Amino acid sequence: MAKQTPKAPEKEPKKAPGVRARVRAELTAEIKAAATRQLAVDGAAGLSLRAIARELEMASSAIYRYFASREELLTALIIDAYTSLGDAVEAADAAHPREEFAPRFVSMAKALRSWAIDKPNEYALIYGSPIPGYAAPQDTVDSATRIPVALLTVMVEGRVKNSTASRTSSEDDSLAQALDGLMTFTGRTIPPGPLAIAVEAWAELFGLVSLESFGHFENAVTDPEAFFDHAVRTLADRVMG
Amino acid sequence: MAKQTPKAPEKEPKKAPGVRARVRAELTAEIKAAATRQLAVDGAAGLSLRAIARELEMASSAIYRYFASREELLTALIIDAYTSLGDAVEAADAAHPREEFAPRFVSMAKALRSWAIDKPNEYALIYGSPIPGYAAPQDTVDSATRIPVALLTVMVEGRVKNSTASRTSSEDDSLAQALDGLMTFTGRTIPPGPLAIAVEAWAELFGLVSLESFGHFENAVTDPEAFFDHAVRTLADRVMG
DNA sequence: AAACAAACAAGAGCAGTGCTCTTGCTTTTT
DNA sequence: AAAAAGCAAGAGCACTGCTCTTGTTTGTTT
Repeated sequence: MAKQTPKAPEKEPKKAPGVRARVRAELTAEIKAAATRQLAVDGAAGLSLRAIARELEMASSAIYRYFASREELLTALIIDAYTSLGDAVEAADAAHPREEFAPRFVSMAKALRSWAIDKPNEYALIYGSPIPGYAAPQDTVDSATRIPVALLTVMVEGRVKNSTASRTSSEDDSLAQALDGLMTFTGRTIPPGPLAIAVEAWAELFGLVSLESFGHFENAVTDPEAFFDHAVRTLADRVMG
Repeated sequence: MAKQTPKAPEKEPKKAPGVRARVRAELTAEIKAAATRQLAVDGAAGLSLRAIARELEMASSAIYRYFASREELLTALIIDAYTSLGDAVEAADAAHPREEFAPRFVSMAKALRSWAIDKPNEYALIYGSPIPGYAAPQDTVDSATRIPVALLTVMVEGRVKNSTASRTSSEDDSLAQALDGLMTFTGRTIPPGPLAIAVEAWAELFGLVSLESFGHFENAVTDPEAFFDHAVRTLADRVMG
């Protein structure tokens, strides 16, 4: 009669990397894989634990030993998506010499768009409507950070390198305040002017990709890729030219 | 035994504006109002026909006489949202003399942001993740068009007015092709250069609002309103200055 | 080797969902 | 007055996330 308290399953058995832990990890991965497959078809809203259980030929209740709730599964998928996108963007960055800032930025931007167009539902999962009542765990926030940080870093460094010494204006103070959270991100202090320009560019990049991916270019921007390439080049010129 | 075929309810009884049609319209409005109320709390995913029926103290099956499906109700809410936002933006536009393009644009942009921050779930409904499997009816597309058209119009007109005669470059041809769908929007032909700049600005505007509304400025942009105001001014300068 | 505890899979069941069909009643039109 | 159309409600289907209980398997500890 002892109440069994399944509760939230432990992530790590601490010590033993025994057989059991291995098959557990494998099944966890299989569940995530099936979920990702389903996500690509039906989107986040259509993600059904029971459907996953059916596909894996197990009882729906058994899934709860691996993910405490649907929400926790979604969190895992969100982190995976951020990681996948972050890897893609950083790989695109690494393909260019460090000091060629503009090509690095253009390459990263294109990688971002390609990923988004390739996996629209995963893109919507991380950059679309927030799920109401879903408080993003710190894990997701951490993995989210990579992408804007990588982009902003290139832009800011590219700008301060290529620009004449920036004189600080009176407006810079209020800007520095408004962007306070970002200032301390990379450790050292960033001049507010270039930071603001970089954030604006990040917003435009995000806007271009989201507008296209979410269907708002339909019947309007006939050739989204061509326009995107043009816009990104313009962007690079403006920020770092 | 005659099969009753409730099917999709007719929108208009064609002739009689009788008593029945009036109470029908009223109930339809009440359902939409309850839905909007629920939308503001739980978002689109949490919209439940049964909950609406409970709130209105009617049988859930009765709702199907007013909306053939949950999807149709959502469509009505989407159109309402576009209309509400469109009205807000156009009102902000109308508050300035026609020839003052930059102030008009800034005013519209701020109205857009205010509306989005005020009604995050309605904003997410129209500008967030598309609902998978939901083919947007033409009605929604039509009401969606207003907003970008209004913004692009101001920007393009403001630019061609304030700029020296634009010489057409070789790149303009490919741009014109990429933006073909937009060219024919306002009737007369638009120079591709300014059009591209305007679309880029629209993307940045959309990006700024969405990033903030969807929570991506958390712990980064400390004062989103101040930053937005700065960015919009910069934007206006760049496009029409 | 035996005993114990933890991990696990499965089934039944609850409360909720969108949606359909059928049954009766009311209102409008003929 | 009769026929037709509009309407509300109830029962029911198939689905969902999630919980609890039962019985089994596995890994560790005495």
